[in-house]
Amino acid sequence: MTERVIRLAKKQISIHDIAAKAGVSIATVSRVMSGGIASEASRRKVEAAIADLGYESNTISRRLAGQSGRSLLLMTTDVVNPYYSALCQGAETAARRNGYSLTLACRELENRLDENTLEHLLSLPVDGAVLVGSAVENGTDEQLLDNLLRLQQKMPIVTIGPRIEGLSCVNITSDLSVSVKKSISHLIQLGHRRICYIGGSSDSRSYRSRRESFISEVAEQGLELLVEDNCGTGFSARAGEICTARLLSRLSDRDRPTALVAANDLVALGALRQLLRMGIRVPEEMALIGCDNQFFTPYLTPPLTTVDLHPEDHGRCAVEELIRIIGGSGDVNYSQVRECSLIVRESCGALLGARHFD
Amino acid sequence: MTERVIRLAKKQISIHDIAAKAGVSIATVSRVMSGGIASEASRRKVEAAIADLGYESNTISRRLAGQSGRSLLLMTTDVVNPYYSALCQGAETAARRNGYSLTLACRELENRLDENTLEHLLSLPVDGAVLVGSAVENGTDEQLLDNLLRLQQKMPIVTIGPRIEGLSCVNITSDLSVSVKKSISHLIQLGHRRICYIGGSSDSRSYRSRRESFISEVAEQGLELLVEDNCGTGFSARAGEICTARLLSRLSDRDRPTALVAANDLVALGALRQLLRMGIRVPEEMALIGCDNQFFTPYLTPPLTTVDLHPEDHGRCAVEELIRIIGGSGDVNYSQVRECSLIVRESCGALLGARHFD
DNA sequence: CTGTTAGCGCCTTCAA
DNA sequence: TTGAAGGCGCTAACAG
Repeated sequence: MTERVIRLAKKQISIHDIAAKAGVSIATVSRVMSGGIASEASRRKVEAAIADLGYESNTISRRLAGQSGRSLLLMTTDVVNPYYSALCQGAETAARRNGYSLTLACRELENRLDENTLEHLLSLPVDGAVLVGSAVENGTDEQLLDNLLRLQQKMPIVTIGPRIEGLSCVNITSDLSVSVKKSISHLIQLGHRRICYIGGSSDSRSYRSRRESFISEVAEQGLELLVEDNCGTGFSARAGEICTARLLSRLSDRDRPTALVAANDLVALGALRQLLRMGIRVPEEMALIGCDNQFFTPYLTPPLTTVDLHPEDHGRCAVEELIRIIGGSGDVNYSQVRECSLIVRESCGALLGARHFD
Repeated sequence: MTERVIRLAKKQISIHDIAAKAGVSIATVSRVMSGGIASEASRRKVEAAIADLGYESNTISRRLAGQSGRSLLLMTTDVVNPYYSALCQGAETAARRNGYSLTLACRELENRLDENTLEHLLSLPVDGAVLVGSAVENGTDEQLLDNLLRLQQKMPIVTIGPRIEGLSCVNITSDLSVSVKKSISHLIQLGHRRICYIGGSSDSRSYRSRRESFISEVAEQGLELLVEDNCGTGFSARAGEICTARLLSRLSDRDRPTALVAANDLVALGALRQLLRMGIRVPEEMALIGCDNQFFTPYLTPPLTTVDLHPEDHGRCAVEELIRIIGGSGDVNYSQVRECSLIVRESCGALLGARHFD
């Protein structure tokens, strides 16, 4: 039995070891490591020793001495949602590429940033934080502001999502109104005039913003606003199912919309299932458009037309901005609006060509 | 313009502050914080001061002084894959509940644990690591062993997945042979005799183990082994598509299997799409069974029968074990086999009842 | 039971 | 250009 092999951990080599080996003081070692002033001679000796012993300065001590520990925090919601997991992937990759590590903090979807969580975050040994999901989505601007300002006192932050009034920080955002416009105009081109928005939760600021864009765009295009009361029941497939069932059950066949714009692909997935169950064919009798271009959308029947917000890109971008800010260079208060792309597949009937409804 | 609000960061309160306020030495403060010996009197004074100032000991210094920094590492692959993101979610929640934070390290799917990554991991200030995905899957036992042993010298580790020969550590695993048996016996009950395994990659040790189980179970049940050469082309939906197309194109209609067992739900998703494209109805003409019970499976047409490995549970479990080991109690070398459950839905024709093929 | 002191590994004035 | 020394916040061994 090879039990107890664990924890041999030969004492890690320190700055002293290489100072000794190079025949200089630790101060000199520290200097050459940080690219400070040093004579060519000692620099060479030190570098040789470093290479020899495979020395790497200790994160902990470096941080204790007031330096960067090269680690970032990603505060997110519900990593199981593919939007967030893609974002997370993008963030982790970007962090690693830049020599940073990424600590993950998730919150349950419903909760906003509460006192306990905040304490936890504040105690983490990180150089900065990227915030996305409920921490920047749920609640009003005022509610969010308080906590975020407090967090910001301790470290620089970058938010992903809608901008928060009164918070000056770098913000990565999608122009949700563009995503809505692209969706609606695609549907209009295909002849649809009766379009309904489904899913989402009014707890979410993104949702509210996207829904507002939807309403104003519908008006602008001279379309009838079909159901204006809140149809949102969440962002899950189950929500899409329920929401679709509810919507269609209270509308007569001739009042029924011919197209559904879903809050995200999960909602669209549920809607698709419910439509099938009700015997309503997609896209012949009902067009459906999602949002997020999640991995499963091309494989649905029919393949789902959707909008790609490029979440990996959001994650990458946020991390790069954060690292830039930590480095102390450039603007620390602006929004960067990222592009989104309409991905046309078959669920809106693009293959059927433009039709005339009613 | 409220620029430059950032970084006011009022100096954080230290053990000295509360020592002063309580009128004792820092040693005493340290003792009451760690539940050491102290008189009731000083304990009370110290606790009052702590509560008063909202003091919380500094992670960094604590760790530098040789204590636990209460942080864990999760080394995983491809968080976008719902299996891993669910696992990640479970791990993060468990860590947080126990007062630990979770640092995330992802690797690209193909790579095994290489020198660079290892260096990166070794330099992270964490108390232990959970390893899952390519770090413990890709490559032979010998290849993996070397790196893992090195990592283990620095911190305790828990692996999720197939056990690695020669590595003594705690291991969380699913009994893949059970998952295969459950799948096959379900199909047999429904009358299937011609069953084929699709997808996966022989780079993965889990895959190899699951496939071996498949082959031996097929033999045991006296079924014909349909295609025994490697049909694996990866774990993605695309792989499922390709693999299915390839399989069916080289088999005549009467040699065709009546049931497909997919390496995971993603592969099943792609297979489903390809079957539809080829005009083969599921489940009437072809049964299909997945693995992982991913969120989208109930919403497919038909809803996918699959096996739930309970990845959240794996993540939670691994973290709890790791924390236990860090605490220094109990066994440090054993495998914990977690249950898996067959989730019967419609893609194998359960609603159609048992049939007779051929 | 409590305080003093010496590190943990690194960075940074300050003299030399 | 370099080294000595102090400090970051905390723990633990050692006296008292």
